[in-house]
Amino acid sequence: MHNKLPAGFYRGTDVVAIARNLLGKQLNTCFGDDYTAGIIVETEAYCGATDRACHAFGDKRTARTEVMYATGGVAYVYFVYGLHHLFNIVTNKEGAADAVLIRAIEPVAGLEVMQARRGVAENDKRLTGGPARLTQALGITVADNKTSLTGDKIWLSEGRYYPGNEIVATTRIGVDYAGTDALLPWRFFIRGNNYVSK
DNA sequence: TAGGTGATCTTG
DNA sequence: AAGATCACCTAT
Repeated sequence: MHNKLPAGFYRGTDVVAIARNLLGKQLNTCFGDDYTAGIIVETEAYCGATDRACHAFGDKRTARTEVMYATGGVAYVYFVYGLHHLFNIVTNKEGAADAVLIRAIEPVAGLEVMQARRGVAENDKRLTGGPARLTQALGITVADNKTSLTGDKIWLSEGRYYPGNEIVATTRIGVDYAGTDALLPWRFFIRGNNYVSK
């Protein structure tokens, strides 16, 4: 597609700012003949070195977290709860384990493909609202871990502009184990958007 | 609100 | 090496 975001977009050093800036961008995938896309409407920032909620907290290096240390602009996809694949965008320079979890998109292309993958109706918010739902709708799995976001399988493009007063910042979801870091306002979403989780 | 499911990491 | 944990979803 046109307007593909350049590698530099992902290399900024402020993952919280990038998480906010990702709202309104279009997330695209193309696997085989199946093209699907949606506008990002909910994100969460995870900041490796200092963030107790981050898988790479304290610069923890394991097989799973290794990709978070890569130069920004690749996918971090992991498997949780025995059935869900979650998609993150790695940011910052090599050695800084920052990433942004994509929590919801509003579908804009390939709706019939998404519907077939998800098994729910096109106009149902459950099609792409939720971090595990959007990965399934887009066909992303752990096989796409480490995939470059400037390639031709998964990429971002300019999508829609949202003014600042439509952007809401709150605490992140499902990170109660992180102590006081669970209170950080690092979740961002579009006010009133139907696909944002409650 | 409870249970499912399996990779990852271990006095969380 | 077994068991707790887990950035969630679906169905009662």
